[in-house]
Amino acid sequence: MDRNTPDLAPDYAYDFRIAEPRWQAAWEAAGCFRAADKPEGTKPKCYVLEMFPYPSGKIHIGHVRNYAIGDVIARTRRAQGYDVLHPMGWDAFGLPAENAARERGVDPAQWTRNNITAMRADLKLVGLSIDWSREFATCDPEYYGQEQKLFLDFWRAGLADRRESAVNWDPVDMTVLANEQVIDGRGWKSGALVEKRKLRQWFLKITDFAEDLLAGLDTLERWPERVRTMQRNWIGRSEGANLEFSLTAPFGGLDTVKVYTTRPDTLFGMSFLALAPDHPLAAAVAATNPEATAFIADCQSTGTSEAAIESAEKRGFDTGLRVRHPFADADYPVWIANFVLMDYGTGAIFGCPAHDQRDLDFARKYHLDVTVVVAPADDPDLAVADVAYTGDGVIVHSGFLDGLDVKTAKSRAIAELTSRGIGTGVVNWRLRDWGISRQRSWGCPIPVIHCEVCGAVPVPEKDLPVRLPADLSFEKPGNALDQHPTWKHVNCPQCGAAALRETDTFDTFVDSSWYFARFCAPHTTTPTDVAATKHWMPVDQYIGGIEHAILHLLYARFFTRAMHRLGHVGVDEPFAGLFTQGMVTHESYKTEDGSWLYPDEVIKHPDGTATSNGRHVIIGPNEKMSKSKRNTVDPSVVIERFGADAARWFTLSDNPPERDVEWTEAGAQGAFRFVQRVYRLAWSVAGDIADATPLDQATGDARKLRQATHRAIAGVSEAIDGFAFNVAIARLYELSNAINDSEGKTAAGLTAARCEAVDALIRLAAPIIPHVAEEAYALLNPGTELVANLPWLTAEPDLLRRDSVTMAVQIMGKLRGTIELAVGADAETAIAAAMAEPKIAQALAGATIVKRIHVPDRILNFVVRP
RNA sequence: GCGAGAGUGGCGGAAUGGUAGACGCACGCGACUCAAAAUCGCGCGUCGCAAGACAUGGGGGUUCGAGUCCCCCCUCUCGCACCA
Repeated sequence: MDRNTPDLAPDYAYDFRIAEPRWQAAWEAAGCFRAADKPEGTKPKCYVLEMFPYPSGKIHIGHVRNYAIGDVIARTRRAQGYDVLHPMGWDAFGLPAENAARERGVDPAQWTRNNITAMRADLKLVGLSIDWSREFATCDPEYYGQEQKLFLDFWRAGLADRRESAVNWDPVDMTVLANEQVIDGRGWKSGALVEKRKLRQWFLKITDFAEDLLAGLDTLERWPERVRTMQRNWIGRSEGANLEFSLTAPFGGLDTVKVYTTRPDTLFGMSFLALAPDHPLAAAVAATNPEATAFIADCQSTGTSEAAIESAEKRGFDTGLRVRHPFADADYPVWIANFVLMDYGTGAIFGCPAHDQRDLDFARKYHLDVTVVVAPADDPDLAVADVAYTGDGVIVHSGFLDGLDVKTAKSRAIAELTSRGIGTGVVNWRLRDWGISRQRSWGCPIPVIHCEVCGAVPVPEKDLPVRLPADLSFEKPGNALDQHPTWKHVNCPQCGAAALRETDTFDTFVDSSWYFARFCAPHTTTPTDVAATKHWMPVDQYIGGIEHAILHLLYARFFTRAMHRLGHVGVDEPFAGLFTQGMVTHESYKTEDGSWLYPDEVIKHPDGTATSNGRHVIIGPNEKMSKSKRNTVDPSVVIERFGADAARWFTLSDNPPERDVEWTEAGAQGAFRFVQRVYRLAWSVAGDIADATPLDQATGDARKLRQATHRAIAGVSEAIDGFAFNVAIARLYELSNAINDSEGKTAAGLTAARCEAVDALIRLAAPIIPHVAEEAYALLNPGTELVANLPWLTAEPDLLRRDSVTMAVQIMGKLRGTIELAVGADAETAIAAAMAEPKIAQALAGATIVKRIHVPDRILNFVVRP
């Protein structure tokens, strides 16, 4: 043992360094966790999947937590008699590899492969029940080639097309930037002002499935409600109207502006019309007006993210154009406004400041009219100052809509627009089609060839996969794939003329939108083996971070529907059950000159201060672990010091898994002690021969221990089912305390009861701490079965029944005493017992009892009048 | 800005509307030990000698009874479409 591992009493010490590799090898040799692509037999199936990791280089303690959660489920389900599929792979394409290539001159493929090798080795130390024969990485041509086939299928089926869309362009680095790489309107590396630039890009038509993706949420009963709510809001179905406003004079060849609104009832409250900066009419104005051009250019420096656009100060430019009101004899100014999104609705809105907060902020800034047209019932003379009124009420100042409620007025307004031929009721979606083109070289190449004669031509299936070249150069700025001297130059598959490959790659979300289907039969030469997916899909339990609540999960749901339509899978919903776990956090440490320190560089003192090499250290808040703040804990170091079981136990013990957990040294040591304790308890019964009294005749303390054992069986099973691993662990502590307490006592059947209790402890703890469970079980049952192959325990109902209950007695809802009663005692018995209690009798003296509330076995409450 | 969550002792947390603080960590006292570690026992929300009172971010409400349900507010976290 090295100096960092706590000392152990030598005689019955458990040495994880020897035991953990031994049992990992034993599981491997027995093929415990292998699954068949198409299993025979009648066992129910259970597909357990954790979101696959990005191979950043090292496993993170958050990974340990994520995979430990999945492993507990997988091992428990196996014990409960399921065929379990529990695979692992790598989400291996993405920006970090390209950044490493640019910064350090390494080959992204080699960098990624090295990271995978290192992370696989670390993950294997954790002792997960994974079928490693199914492992793949999304950067394997065998994988991304199948992805290219899927894309061509989607394209043929009309689910993909090309159109223009805006990107963040860094003019210095000559590259497209992700939103997170745009900081205050500038490129994160170059510092150059970012421009919006339009590119022709591929889109997948996720909006074709909007209605279905929304409806499908109602079937996902084993998803967290909040994730379903977030997806519902993201899809954002709204009912409203499209209507055309006529310009008072045609301009730039346009004489109308189409507007989408969810509030046609407030049309009479209009005070302006606003265009998105990239609206065609705005462009027409800019063509003749340099100020408008400057304003639009300014808006485009905001970046493309919704957060940036919506939190920017509201600004506008008055075009001088005017539109006629559809119903009233009035006209209104047309503005260009930075908060109107071209991607939503029609890219133009009518502004009704009294009843929309953004419109109100805008109107106040530019001194536009604010006309109230909805009067709330409790404030008929409402005056709007800085807060728009968005509630229900009666329509006023609105001609033919006067007197109606909001809902009726909406349909009445739509009917009127329709009859005049200037508008219709429409259903609109917030959800936009999914732009999948990325100007990156470390991704799946889009299998398309551009020919001047034939246009965009699919790469013939015989030429798939379109492989990435092995010799990319990152010396120049820009897309390395585009700059490769030969790769993009090919002949058109249709006409044979010289043509160019598409040099964009797929969004990495495409890679993660179908890997779960591939895992069902990862070596097949079609994208999926349909029979295998029909057996294993959907994933019964999917586990990952809440940060994926919307995008990844929505894209995967869409992809699965598209694959179903085209016959690649047999289901619409990929994930029947979803669990979202919290992050692992740690304090951060900084020196006074502002540089970050790793936890092991810091010495903490009992008075709460900390130093490093004698210098004062500032202890920061608990934060998500990140490399930049150096507040990371390396799981391989933890495992080396305390063992995989202790690491697994700790990441599950301290905290409900959906919440963030703080990594603490003391917690890890506590976990280590419990692992030792399990082995020590096994040791304490190892020499005992089961005594003569059969278990079912156990009395006194032996029966009490048996009750504790069976309560633990029921409690742990229930807690694991409900993902309350911290509660399962509390139940296991209770059982181990009960075993401890039974030591040295005498009762009929106690020895047998202790053996039963230890056996239960081992087997109930095994999904969480599988190595010591095997070691302890082997100590008690040498040469028999692996715990990994044993069935789950079930509690005996007779031992779960309590003999009596302690019932609380309240007076006016305040606890005044407790009484001991037989289970199921009736109200009269309970009241009599309560009255016999001196404290209660005293408290009730001189008061009139108005009401007695008796909930059997729960509570007795007296309502009194003085 | 918009959307979604969370908030309980020194700390992590437990609690089908029914005895708030299970279980663990830390801490204190004691046993064992030459000593330390490990282990075992006892204690541990606040105030109070006690009886008791007060306590689940703050304020209101529903209820015989609220950590739990409803309304308002505060703080923190996550997502916002090219990070994964």
